[in-house]
Amino acid sequence: MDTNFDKKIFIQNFKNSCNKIQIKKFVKGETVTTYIEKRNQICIVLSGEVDLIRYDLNGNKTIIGHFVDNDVFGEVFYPANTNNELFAVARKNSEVIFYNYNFISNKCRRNCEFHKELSNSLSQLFLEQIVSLNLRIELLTKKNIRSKILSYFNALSKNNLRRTFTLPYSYTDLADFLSVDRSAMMRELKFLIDDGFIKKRGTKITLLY
Amino acid sequence: MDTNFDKKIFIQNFKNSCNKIQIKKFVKGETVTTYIEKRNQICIVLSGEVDLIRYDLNGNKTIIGHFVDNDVFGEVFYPANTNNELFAVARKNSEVIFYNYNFISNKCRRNCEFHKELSNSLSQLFLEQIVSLNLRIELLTKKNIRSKILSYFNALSKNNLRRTFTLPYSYTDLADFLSVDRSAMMRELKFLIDDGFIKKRGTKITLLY
DNA sequence: TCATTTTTGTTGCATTTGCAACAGTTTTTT
DNA sequence: AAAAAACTGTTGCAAATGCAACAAAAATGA
Repeated sequence: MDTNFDKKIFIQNFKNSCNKIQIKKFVKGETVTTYIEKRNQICIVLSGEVDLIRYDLNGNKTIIGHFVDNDVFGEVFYPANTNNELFAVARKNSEVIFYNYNFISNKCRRNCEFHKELSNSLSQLFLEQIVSLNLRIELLTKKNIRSKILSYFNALSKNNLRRTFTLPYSYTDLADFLSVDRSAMMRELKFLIDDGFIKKRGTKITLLY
Repeated sequence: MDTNFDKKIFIQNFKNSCNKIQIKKFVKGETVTTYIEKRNQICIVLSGEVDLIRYDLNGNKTIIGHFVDNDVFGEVFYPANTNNELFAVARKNSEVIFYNYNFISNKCRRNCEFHKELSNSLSQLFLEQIVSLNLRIELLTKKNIRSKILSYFNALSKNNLRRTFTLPYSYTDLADFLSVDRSAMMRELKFLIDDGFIKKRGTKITLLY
Protein backbone atom coordinates (compact mmCIF):
# COMPACT_ATOMS: atom_id res chain seq x y z
CA MET A 1 0.00 0.00 0.00
CA ASP A 2 1.87 3.01 -1.27
CA THR A 3 1.14 6.65 -0.84
CA ASN A 4 -0.20 8.39 -3.91
CA PHE A 5 1.19 11.64 -2.75
CA ASP A 6 3.62 12.89 -5.36
CA LYS A 7 5.86 15.67 -4.21
CA LYS A 8 6.99 16.66 -7.67
CA ILE A 9 3.53 17.39 -8.93
CA PHE A 10 2.96 19.24 -5.74
CA ILE A 11 5.86 21.58 -5.97
CA GLN A 12 5.54 22.18 -9.68
CA ASN A 13 1.94 23.16 -9.36
CA PHE A 14 2.52 25.29 -6.37
CA LYS A 15 3.68 28.52 -7.90
CA ASN A 16 0.82 29.19 -10.23
CA SER A 17 -2.07 27.61 -8.44
CA CYS A 18 -3.34 27.61 -4.93
CA ASN A 19 -2.92 30.64 -2.75
CA LYS A 20 -4.29 28.91 0.32
CA ILE A 21 -1.18 26.85 0.65
CA GLN A 22 2.29 27.88 1.69
CA ILE A 23 5.61 26.14 1.44
CA LYS A 24 8.36 27.33 3.77
CA LYS A 25 11.96 26.37 4.37
CA PHE A 26 13.52 26.06 7.80
CA VAL A 27 17.10 25.70 8.93
CA LYS A 28 18.07 23.24 11.61
CA GLY A 29 16.88 24.28 15.05
CA GLU A 30 14.36 26.78 13.76
CA THR A 31 10.82 26.72 15.14
CA VAL A 32 8.41 25.55 12.47
CA THR A 33 5.24 26.34 14.36
CA THR A 34 3.82 26.53 17.86
CA TYR A 35 0.56 24.91 18.89
CA ILE A 36 -1.03 27.80 20.65
CA GLU A 37 -4.59 28.08 19.62
CA LYS A 38 -6.87 26.09 17.38
CA ARG A 39 -6.17 27.53 13.95
CA ASN A 40 -6.74 24.16 12.30
CA GLN A 41 -3.34 24.34 10.80
CA ILE A 42 -2.09 21.26 9.04
CA CYS A 43 1.51 20.69 7.97
CA ILE A 44 3.26 18.16 5.78
CA VAL A 45 7.00 17.52 5.76
CA LEU A 46 8.33 17.70 2.21
CA SER A 47 11.96 17.19 3.16
CA GLY A 48 14.06 17.13 6.29
CA GLU A 49 12.95 16.21 9.79
CA VAL A 50 10.73 17.95 12.31
CA ASP A 51 10.31 17.15 16.01
CA LEU A 52 7.26 17.93 18.03
CA ILE A 53 8.39 18.93 21.50
CA ARG A 54 6.66 19.51 24.78
CA TYR A 55 8.14 21.43 27.69
CA ASP A 56 6.23 20.85 30.88
CA LEU A 57 6.07 23.24 33.82
CA ASN A 58 9.33 21.92 35.28
CA GLY A 59 11.09 22.50 32.00
CA ASN A 60 11.34 18.82 31.17
CA LYS A 61 11.56 18.22 27.47
CA THR A 62 9.71 15.40 25.79
CA ILE A 63 9.78 14.53 22.13
CA ILE A 64 6.14 13.89 21.41
CA GLY A 65 6.56 13.21 17.75
CA HIS A 66 9.18 12.95 15.06
CA PHE A 67 8.18 13.64 11.48
CA VAL A 68 9.95 12.89 8.23
CA ASP A 69 9.00 12.83 4.55
CA ASN A 70 5.27 13.02 3.94
CA ASP A 71 4.36 12.91 7.61
CA VAL A 72 1.53 15.17 8.62
CA PHE A 73 1.40 17.19 11.80
CA GLY A 74 -0.15 20.36 13.14
CA GLU A 75 -2.60 21.87 15.58
CA VAL A 76 -5.53 20.22 13.93
CA PHE A 77 -4.34 16.88 15.29
CA TYR A 78 -4.34 17.99 18.89
CA PRO A 79 -7.21 18.33 21.32
CA ALA A 80 -8.15 21.99 21.61
CA ASN A 81 -7.78 22.34 25.36
CA THR A 82 -4.36 21.03 26.09
CA ASN A 83 -2.45 22.80 28.81
CA ASN A 84 0.95 22.22 27.36
CA GLU A 85 2.60 24.35 24.80
CA LEU A 86 3.92 22.33 21.94
CA PHE A 87 6.65 23.36 19.54
CA ALA A 88 7.49 21.94 16.17
CA VAL A 89 11.22 22.35 15.63
CA ALA A 90 13.30 21.51 12.57
CA ARG A 91 15.80 18.79 13.47
CA LYS A 92 17.41 19.23 10.08
CA ASN A 93 16.98 21.77 7.32
CA SER A 94 13.44 21.14 6.21
CA GLU A 95 10.69 22.11 3.81
CA VAL A 96 7.14 22.15 5.09
CA ILE A 97 3.73 22.71 3.51
CA PHE A 98 1.21 24.70 5.53
CA TYR A 99 -2.46 25.15 5.05
CA ASN A 100 -5.71 25.27 6.88
CA TYR A 101 -7.72 22.10 7.20
CA ASN A 102 -11.02 23.82 6.49
CA PHE A 103 -9.94 24.41 2.92
CA ILE A 104 -9.72 20.76 2.16
CA SER A 105 -13.31 19.70 2.34
CA ASN A 106 -14.40 22.88 0.58
CA LYS A 107 -13.17 23.07 -2.91
CA CYS A 108 -10.66 25.75 -3.67
CA ARG A 109 -12.34 28.46 -5.72
CA ARG A 110 -9.92 28.07 -8.53
CA ASN A 111 -10.29 24.30 -8.28
CA CYS A 112 -6.55 23.97 -8.65
CA GLU A 113 -4.63 20.77 -9.29
CA PHE A 114 -2.65 21.31 -6.17
CA HIS A 115 -5.73 21.25 -4.07
CA LYS A 116 -7.23 18.24 -5.77
CA GLU A 117 -4.06 16.24 -5.46
CA LEU A 118 -3.89 17.06 -1.79
CA SER A 119 -7.45 16.04 -1.03
CA ASN A 120 -6.96 12.74 -2.75
CA SER A 121 -3.81 11.96 -0.85
CA LEU A 122 -5.01 13.09 2.48
CA SER A 123 -6.68 10.02 3.87
CA GLN A 124 -3.64 8.01 2.85
CA LEU A 125 -1.35 10.39 4.72
CA PHE A 126 -3.63 10.31 7.73
CA LEU A 127 -3.68 6.55 7.68
CA GLU A 128 0.08 6.36 7.71
CA GLN A 129 0.16 8.78 10.58
CA ILE A 130 -2.21 6.57 12.54
CA VAL A 131 -0.01 3.56 11.93
CA SER A 132 3.02 5.33 13.32
CA LEU A 133 1.10 6.64 16.33
CA ASN A 134 -0.11 3.15 17.09
CA LEU A 135 3.41 1.84 16.97
CA ARG A 136 4.44 4.53 19.41
CA ILE A 137 1.60 3.59 21.76
CA GLU A 138 2.64 -0.04 21.56
CA LEU A 139 6.05 0.96 22.86
CA LEU A 140 4.85 3.35 25.51
CA THR A 141 2.45 0.84 27.03
CA LYS A 142 5.20 -1.70 27.66
CA LYS A 143 5.74 -1.98 31.40
CA ASN A 144 9.49 -1.73 31.64
CA ILE A 145 12.43 -0.15 29.89
CA ARG A 146 13.80 -3.40 28.61
CA SER A 147 10.68 -4.31 26.67
CA LYS A 148 10.34 -0.78 25.36
CA ILE A 149 13.82 -0.93 23.96
CA LEU A 150 13.40 -4.42 22.54
CA SER A 151 10.08 -3.63 20.91
CA TYR A 152 11.49 -0.56 19.29
CA PHE A 153 14.60 -2.35 18.09
CA ASN A 154 12.42 -5.11 16.68
CA ALA A 155 10.39 -2.60 14.73
CA LEU A 156 13.52 -1.00 13.33
CA SER A 157 14.99 -4.36 12.46
CA LYS A 158 11.85 -5.43 10.62
CA ASN A 159 11.72 -2.13 8.81
CA ASN A 160 15.25 -2.62 7.58
CA LEU A 161 14.85 -6.33 6.94
CA ARG A 162 18.15 -6.71 8.78
CA ARG A 163 19.22 -7.67 12.28
CA THR A 164 21.57 -4.70 12.14
CA PHE A 165 20.36 -1.14 11.86
CA THR A 166 21.27 2.40 12.80
CA LEU A 167 19.15 4.35 15.25
CA PRO A 168 17.46 7.43 13.79
CA TYR A 169 18.04 9.19 17.12
CA SER A 170 20.86 9.99 19.45
CA TYR A 171 20.60 8.05 22.70
CA THR A 172 19.50 11.20 24.45
CA ASP A 173 16.59 11.55 22.05
CA LEU A 174 15.81 7.85 22.06
CA ALA A 175 15.26 8.08 25.81
CA ASP A 176 12.93 10.99 25.18
CA PHE A 177 11.07 9.08 22.53
CA LEU A 178 10.59 6.05 24.76
CA SER A 179 9.74 8.39 27.60
CA VAL A 180 12.30 7.00 30.04
CA ASP A 181 15.26 8.43 31.91
CA ARG A 182 18.38 8.48 29.80
CA SER A 183 20.72 7.05 32.38
CA ALA A 184 18.24 4.30 33.21
CA MET A 185 18.03 3.48 29.53
CA MET A 186 21.81 3.37 29.16
CA ARG A 187 21.98 1.05 32.15
CA GLU A 188 19.38 -1.23 30.61
CA LEU A 189 21.26 -1.21 27.29
CA LYS A 190 24.32 -2.37 29.15
CA PHE A 191 22.36 -5.20 30.73
CA LEU A 192 21.03 -6.18 27.31
CA ILE A 193 24.59 -6.34 26.02
CA ASP A 194 25.79 -8.31 29.06
CA ASP A 195 22.90 -10.73 28.68
CA GLY A 196 23.82 -11.25 25.04
CA PHE A 197 20.64 -9.85 23.54
CA ILE A 198 22.21 -7.10 21.48
CA LYS A 199 25.49 -5.73 20.20
CA LYS A 200 26.05 -2.01 20.00
CA ARG A 201 28.55 0.16 18.19
CA GLY A 202 27.77 3.85 18.38
CA THR A 203 24.19 4.08 17.23
CA LYS A 204 24.49 0.88 15.24
CA ILE A 205 22.64 -1.98 16.86
CA THR A 206 22.63 -5.70 16.11
CA LEU A 207 20.05 -8.08 17.48
CA LEU A 208 21.53 -11.39 18.62
CA TYR A 209 18.42 -13.37 19.51
CA MET B 1 -15.24 21.13 13.08
CA ASP B 2 -17.96 18.54 12.91
CA THR B 3 -17.90 15.16 11.32
CA ASN B 4 -19.93 14.87 8.16
CA PHE B 5 -20.42 11.19 8.74
CA ASP B 6 -24.14 10.54 8.99
CA LYS B 7 -24.98 7.13 10.34
CA LYS B 8 -28.60 7.25 9.24
CA ILE B 9 -27.75 7.77 5.60
CA PHE B 10 -25.21 5.07 6.00
CA ILE B 11 -27.46 2.40 7.31
CA GLN B 12 -30.39 3.27 5.06
CA ASN B 13 -28.26 2.98 1.99
CA PHE B 14 -26.64 -0.15 3.16
CA LYS B 15 -29.18 -2.75 2.25
CA ASN B 16 -29.56 -2.02 -1.41
CA SER B 17 -26.15 -0.72 -2.32
CA CYS B 18 -22.63 -1.78 -1.59
CA ASN B 19 -21.77 -5.43 -1.29
CA LYS B 20 -18.20 -4.75 -0.26
CA ILE B 21 -19.31 -3.55 3.12
CA GLN B 22 -20.68 -5.52 6.03
CA ILE B 23 -22.43 -4.47 9.19
CA LYS B 24 -22.40 -6.91 12.07
CA LYS B 25 -23.78 -6.91 15.58
CA PHE B 26 -21.89 -8.15 18.62
CA VAL B 27 -22.97 -8.90 22.15
CA LYS B 28 -20.92 -7.79 25.11
CA GLY B 29 -17.71 -9.75 25.48
CA GLU B 30 -17.75 -11.10 21.95
CA THR B 31 -14.63 -10.87 19.82
CA VAL B 32 -15.16 -8.40 17.00
CA THR B 33 -11.99 -9.20 15.13
CA THR B 34 -8.42 -10.34 15.64
CA TYR B 35 -5.41 -8.63 14.10
CA ILE B 36 -3.65 -11.60 12.68
CA GLU B 37 -2.45 -10.79 9.23
CA LYS B 38 -2.54 -7.76 7.03
CA ARG B 39 -5.95 -7.99 5.41
CA ASN B 40 -6.31 -4.21 5.32
CA GLN B 41 -9.49 -4.48 7.24
CA ILE B 42 -11.04 -1.27 8.47
CA CYS B 43 -13.83 -1.05 11.02
CA ILE B 44 -16.10 1.72 12.24
CA VAL B 45 -18.12 1.62 15.44
CA LEU B 46 -21.75 2.48 14.72
CA SER B 47 -22.98 1.92 18.24
CA GLY B 48 -21.69 0.46 21.46
CA GLU B 49 -18.08 0.25 22.62
CA VAL B 50 -15.14 -1.82 21.46
CA ASP B 51 -11.80 -2.33 23.22
CA LEU B 52 -8.58 -3.19 21.49
CA ILE B 53 -6.66 -5.55 23.73
CA ARG B 54 -3.15 -6.94 23.74
CA TYR B 55 -2.04 -9.98 25.67
CA ASP B 56 1.72 -10.23 25.88
CA LEU B 57 3.72 -13.42 26.33
CA ASN B 58 3.30 -13.32 30.12
CA GLY B 59 -0.44 -13.05 29.75
CA ASN B 60 -0.55 -9.43 30.84
CA LYS B 61 -3.53 -7.63 29.42
CA THR B 62 -3.28 -4.09 28.12
CA ILE B 63 -6.08 -2.02 26.69
CA ILE B 64 -4.46 -0.48 23.66
CA GLY B 65 -7.50 1.36 22.46
CA HIS B 66 -11.08 2.08 23.34
CA PHE B 67 -13.51 2.91 20.56
CA VAL B 68 -16.96 4.42 20.64
CA ASP B 69 -19.35 5.97 18.12
CA ASN B 70 -17.71 6.71 14.77
CA ASP B 71 -14.25 5.66 15.89
CA VAL B 72 -12.26 3.76 13.32
CA PHE B 73 -10.04 0.80 14.05
CA GLY B 74 -8.69 -2.28 12.33
CA GLU B 75 -5.64 -4.06 11.05
CA VAL B 76 -4.96 -1.41 8.49
CA PHE B 77 -3.90 0.95 11.28
CA TYR B 78 -1.23 -1.37 12.63
CA PRO B 79 2.28 -2.00 11.42
CA ALA B 80 2.35 -5.28 9.52
CA ASN B 81 5.05 -7.01 11.54
CA THR B 82 3.89 -6.71 15.09
CA ASN B 83 4.62 -9.66 17.32
CA ASN B 84 1.64 -9.26 19.52
CA GLU B 85 -1.77 -10.60 18.82
CA LEU B 86 -4.41 -7.97 19.18
CA PHE B 87 -8.09 -8.58 19.82
CA ALA B 88 -10.97 -6.24 19.35
CA VAL B 89 -13.61 -7.12 21.92
CA ALA B 90 -17.08 -5.65 22.38
CA ARG B 91 -17.27 -3.96 25.77
CA LYS B 92 -20.98 -3.45 25.25
CA ASN B 93 -23.41 -4.71 22.66
CA SER B 94 -22.15 -3.07 19.52
CA GLU B 95 -22.68 -2.58 15.81
CA VAL B 96 -19.64 -2.40 13.59
CA ILE B 97 -19.05 -1.69 9.90
CA PHE B 98 -16.38 -3.78 8.17
CA TYR B 99 -14.73 -3.34 4.86
CA ASN B 100 -11.44 -3.50 3.11
CA TYR B 101 -9.43 -0.32 2.79
CA ASN B 102 -8.41 -1.02 -0.79
CA PHE B 103 -11.98 -0.46 -1.90
CA ILE B 104 -11.95 3.10 -0.81
CA SER B 105 -9.42 4.57 -3.12
CA ASN B 106 -10.83 2.55 -6.00
CA LYS B 107 -14.37 3.42 -6.80
CA CYS B 108 -16.95 0.78 -6.15
CA ARG B 109 -18.11 -0.61 -9.49
CA ARG B 110 -21.66 0.33 -8.86
CA ASN B 111 -20.50 3.73 -7.66
CA CYS B 112 -22.94 3.47 -4.79
CA GLU B 113 -23.99 6.29 -2.49
CA PHE B 114 -22.78 4.35 0.47
CA HIS B 115 -19.34 4.17 -0.90
CA LYS B 116 -19.20 7.81 -1.86
CA GLU B 117 -20.41 8.91 1.53
CA LEU B 118 -17.78 6.79 3.16
CA SER B 119 -14.90 8.15 1.12
CA ASN B 120 -15.91 11.68 1.89
CA SER B 121 -16.14 11.04 5.59
CA LEU B 122 -13.03 9.02 5.84
CA SER B 123 -10.37 11.64 6.24
CA GLN B 124 -12.53 13.30 8.85
CA LEU B 125 -12.80 10.04 10.78
CA PHE B 126 -9.08 9.47 10.46
CA LEU B 127 -8.37 12.94 11.71
CA GLU B 128 -10.46 12.40 14.81
CA GLN B 129 -8.67 9.14 15.40
CA ILE B 130 -5.34 10.91 15.24
CA VAL B 131 -6.51 13.46 17.76
CA SER B 132 -7.47 10.78 20.23
CA LEU B 133 -4.23 8.87 19.71
CA ASN B 134 -2.28 12.03 20.33
CA LEU B 135 -4.14 12.60 23.56
CA ARG B 136 -3.27 9.08 24.61
CA ILE B 137 0.39 9.65 23.83
CA GLU B 138 0.31 12.86 25.82
CA LEU B 139 -0.81 10.83 28.83
CA LEU B 140 1.57 7.95 28.33
CA THR B 141 4.62 10.18 28.05
CA LYS B 142 3.99 11.78 31.42
CA LYS B 143 6.72 10.66 33.80
CA ASN B 144 4.69 9.68 36.83
CA ILE B 145 1.32 8.26 37.75
CA ARG B 146 0.08 11.44 39.34
CA SER B 147 0.48 13.50 36.21
CA LYS B 148 -0.99 10.77 34.05
CA ILE B 149 -4.10 10.72 36.20
CA LEU B 150 -4.37 14.49 36.38
CA SER B 151 -3.89 14.96 32.64
CA TYR B 152 -6.55 12.42 31.92
CA PHE B 153 -8.98 13.87 34.41
CA ASN B 154 -8.37 17.30 32.94
CA ALA B 155 -9.19 16.06 29.49
CA LEU B 156 -12.41 14.46 30.72
CA SER B 157 -13.36 17.57 32.64
CA LYS B 158 -12.83 19.78 29.62
CA ASN B 159 -14.77 17.40 27.44
CA ASN B 160 -17.71 17.59 29.82
CA LEU B 161 -17.34 21.30 30.47
CA ARG B 162 -17.70 20.37 34.14
CA ARG B 163 -15.37 19.88 37.07
CA THR B 164 -17.35 16.73 37.83
CA PHE B 165 -17.50 13.78 35.49
CA THR B 166 -17.89 10.01 35.43
CA LEU B 167 -15.06 7.81 34.29
CA PRO B 168 -15.78 5.79 31.15
CA TYR B 169 -13.77 2.93 32.65
CA SER B 170 -13.67 0.86 35.77
CA TYR B 171 -10.57 1.60 37.85
CA THR B 172 -9.12 -1.69 36.74
CA ASP B 173 -9.42 -0.66 33.13
CA LEU B 174 -8.31 2.89 33.78
CA ALA B 175 -5.03 1.51 35.11
CA ASP B 176 -4.73 -0.50 31.93
CA PHE B 177 -5.43 2.52 29.81
CA LEU B 178 -2.83 4.63 31.59
CA SER B 179 -0.50 1.66 31.51
CA VAL B 180 0.25 1.62 35.23
CA ASP B 181 -0.19 -0.90 38.02
CA ARG B 182 -3.68 -0.80 39.42
CA SER B 183 -2.71 -0.80 43.08
CA ALA B 184 -0.14 1.91 42.46
CA MET B 185 -2.82 3.97 40.76
CA MET B 186 -5.27 3.47 43.63
CA ARG B 187 -2.57 4.56 46.06
CA GLU B 188 -1.92 7.68 44.01
CA LEU B 189 -5.64 8.44 43.86
CA LYS B 190 -5.73 8.29 47.62
CA PHE B 191 -2.83 10.74 47.81
CA LEU B 192 -4.64 13.05 45.41
CA ILE B 193 -7.68 12.96 47.66
CA ASP B 194 -5.59 13.51 50.80
CA ASP B 195 -3.82 16.42 49.16
CA GLY B 196 -7.17 17.96 48.27
CA PHE B 197 -6.80 17.77 44.52
CA ILE B 198 -9.82 15.64 43.80
CA LYS B 199 -12.98 14.20 45.28
CA LYS B 200 -14.10 10.72 44.34
CA ARG B 201 -17.36 8.86 44.68
CA GLY B 202 -17.42 5.54 42.87
CA THR B 203 -16.31 6.40 39.37
CA LYS B 204 -17.52 9.97 39.74
CA ILE B 205 -14.66 12.42 40.06
CA THR B 206 -14.60 16.10 40.98
CA LEU B 207 -11.60 18.31 40.43
CA LEU B 208 -10.97 20.70 43.32
CA TYR B 209 -8.14 22.82 41.98
C1' DT C 1 -32.35 -15.33 45.69
C1' DC C 2 -27.96 -17.35 46.31
C1' DA C 3 -23.50 -18.38 44.41
C1' DT C 4 -19.87 -16.90 41.65
C1' DT C 5 -17.10 -13.63 39.50
C1' DT C 6 -15.26 -9.17 39.11
C1' DT C 7 -13.91 -4.93 41.10
C1' DT C 8 -12.24 -2.03 44.81
C1' DG C 9 -9.34 -0.77 48.49
C1' DT C 10 -5.28 -1.60 51.11
C1' DT C 11 -0.58 -2.95 52.62
C1' DG C 12 4.43 -4.65 53.02
C1' DC C 13 8.16 -5.45 50.36
C1' DA C 14 11.32 -5.90 46.36
C1' DT C 15 12.66 -3.93 42.22
C1' DT C 16 12.87 -0.63 38.84
C1' DT C 17 13.40 3.74 37.62
C1' DG C 18 14.55 8.52 38.00
C1' DC C 19 17.68 12.00 39.70
C1' DA C 20 22.05 14.23 40.34
C1' DA C 21 26.48 14.45 39.34
C1' DC C 22 30.65 14.08 36.83
C1' DA C 23 34.33 12.76 33.53
C1' DG C 24 35.44 11.60 28.97
C1' DT C 25 34.04 11.96 23.90
C1' DT C 26 32.32 13.81 20.09
C1' DT C 27 30.25 17.48 17.53
C1' DT C 28 29.42 22.19 16.52
C1' DT C 29 30.53 26.92 16.47
C1' DT C 30 33.48 30.86 16.38
C1' DA D 1 42.54 25.60 15.86
C1' DA D 2 40.49 26.63 20.08
C1' DA D 3 36.39 27.01 22.73
C1' DA D 4 31.84 25.83 23.67
C1' DA D 5 28.13 22.83 23.54
C1' DA D 6 26.01 18.50 23.28
C1' DC D 7 26.24 13.61 23.89
C1' DT D 8 27.82 9.27 26.10
C1' DG D 9 28.81 6.32 29.77
C1' DT D 10 28.70 5.44 34.57
C1' DT D 11 27.48 5.37 39.56
C1' DG D 12 25.22 5.88 44.35
C1' DC D 13 21.14 6.86 46.25
C1' DA D 14 16.26 8.09 46.91
C1' DA D 15 11.76 7.73 45.38
C1' DA D 16 8.25 5.75 42.66
C1' DT D 17 6.27 1.87 41.03
C1' DG D 18 5.10 -2.92 40.46
C1' DC D 19 4.01 -7.27 42.62
C1' DA D 20 1.61 -10.38 45.63
C1' DA D 21 -1.81 -11.07 48.51
C1' DC D 22 -6.11 -10.63 50.73
C1' DA D 23 -10.63 -8.91 52.54
C1' DA D 24 -14.67 -6.33 51.54
C1' DA D 25 -17.95 -4.63 48.25
C1' DA D 26 -20.34 -4.73 44.02
C1' DA D 27 -21.93 -6.76 39.89
C1' DT D 28 -23.30 -10.69 37.29
C1' DG D 29 -25.82 -14.68 36.23
C1' DA D 30 -27.91 -19.15 37.11
